[in-house]
Amino acid sequence: MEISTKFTVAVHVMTLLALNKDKELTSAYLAGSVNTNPVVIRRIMGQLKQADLILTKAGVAGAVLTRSPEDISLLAIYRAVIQQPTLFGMHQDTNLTCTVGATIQQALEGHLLAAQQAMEASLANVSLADIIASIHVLTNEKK
Amino acid sequence: MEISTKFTVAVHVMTLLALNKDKELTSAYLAGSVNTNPVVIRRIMGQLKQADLILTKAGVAGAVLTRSPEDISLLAIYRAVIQQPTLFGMHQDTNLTCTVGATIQQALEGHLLAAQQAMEASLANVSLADIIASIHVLTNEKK
DNA sequence: ATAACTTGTAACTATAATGGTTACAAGTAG
DNA sequence: CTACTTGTAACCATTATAGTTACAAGTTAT
Repeated sequence: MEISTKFTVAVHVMTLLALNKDKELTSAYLAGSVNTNPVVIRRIMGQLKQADLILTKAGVAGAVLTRSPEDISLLAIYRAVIQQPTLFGMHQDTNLTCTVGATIQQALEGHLLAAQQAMEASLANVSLADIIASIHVLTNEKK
Repeated sequence: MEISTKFTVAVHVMTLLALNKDKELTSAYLAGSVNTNPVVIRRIMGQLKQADLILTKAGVAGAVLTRSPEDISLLAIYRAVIQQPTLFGMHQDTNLTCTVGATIQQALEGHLLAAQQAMEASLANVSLADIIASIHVLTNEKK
């Protein structure tokens, strides 16, 4: 199963906040851009707030980023909304009387962690500012 | 959601096949080591066979690897059983009248692909032989 | 104080995915 | 023929995902 779209929706939301930092965007407005229900946006924003990536205020529109886009990595956003320590599921309760059954998890875990970290390092290397730059390029392309 | 345990179970199975290449292991035996139902093993083995990683014969126990463990990467096993072209789910049907809505997928896709490929490259760098070596180390450790 | 708007959260819903089980057809070997 | 094996379909319970509805609490303007 693919990693939840929550992640890309969160990037979408944060991009909008960054590009409209002089405006107070409502969750309804953000939901309109994403084409989803405002509650979905609010949930995600709750997570982003929990992770100190944005500031929000009950009853008041206009969430703001806590940092500049250059200082917000895709990894930080991923961590905020996916909240899953490990990428690979590992089967459990193997037969310990079998040599492989007794050791397979340990034999695998370091390698799986390395693969996960490679993915995470790649995400850490991309900032929200990079996404915004891409959007500017794409927007000019479309004209 | 974590990547399905099918992947680690598949590695488990192939490890057993490699370590017992002089024996005809049944799916029941493999299931015993994994501690699951033989049908689960058979399904996975169907996929491994489809991907030319093992050879099986209807009615006859004793699946064999098609290549030596050094020539079988974790990535090949992952591809055989997970069968999912993209790692990250991307929200669709965004609002095209919004600049961000119109461009976010394209702005993100290259970066997400890079993260996926980083993970895959890491898996490609680990062979079944590496897992077997780890198991030998761990087995000697346990004595 | 009130109305309109906003955020935040719970509960519900439909669907898909996961990981298991049961059943059995088809194939194999003795 | 019998016992065993693989291969596959169908079923099941649970969990996850992504949406909806409802509404309490907070804010702002009048």
